[in-house]
Amino acid sequence: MDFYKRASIVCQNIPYGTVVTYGQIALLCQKPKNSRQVGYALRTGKLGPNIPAHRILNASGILSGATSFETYDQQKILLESEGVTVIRTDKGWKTDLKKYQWKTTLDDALYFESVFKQNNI
DNA sequence: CGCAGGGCTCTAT
DNA sequence: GATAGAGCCCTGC
Repeated sequence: MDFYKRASIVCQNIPYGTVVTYGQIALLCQKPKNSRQVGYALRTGKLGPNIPAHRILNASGILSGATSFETYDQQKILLESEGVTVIRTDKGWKTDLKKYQWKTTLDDALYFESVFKQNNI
């Protein structure tokens, strides 16, 4: 199986106006322990182009990857353009996970699982 | 082959 | 919350 391809598919299915955590991505790829690898993959572009990386945050709702965007506030701007409120904290940009986190269900997990199986990844 | 480090998380205190 | 410690997994040197 190819973790990067899986992560890529999952990322491209993140609904408009929602955010997810690295851990969720890893979970949907059937690799709960790979949260850190997700961040790595995003930073190095291993997931390919057209990845809405701005919708991916750490477990605290903080835009930990903001520094990897063109400008420090690029990620914030993209999120706000989708209707996600981003606030400034001493830790960095932050969103309200309670409101905007993509709530994945078992059905979602099963759906991705079948897609992975179909594409043999 | 070892080692450090990276957009992380979870549990415990 | 804040802090600390321990996993986990890849890549690059």
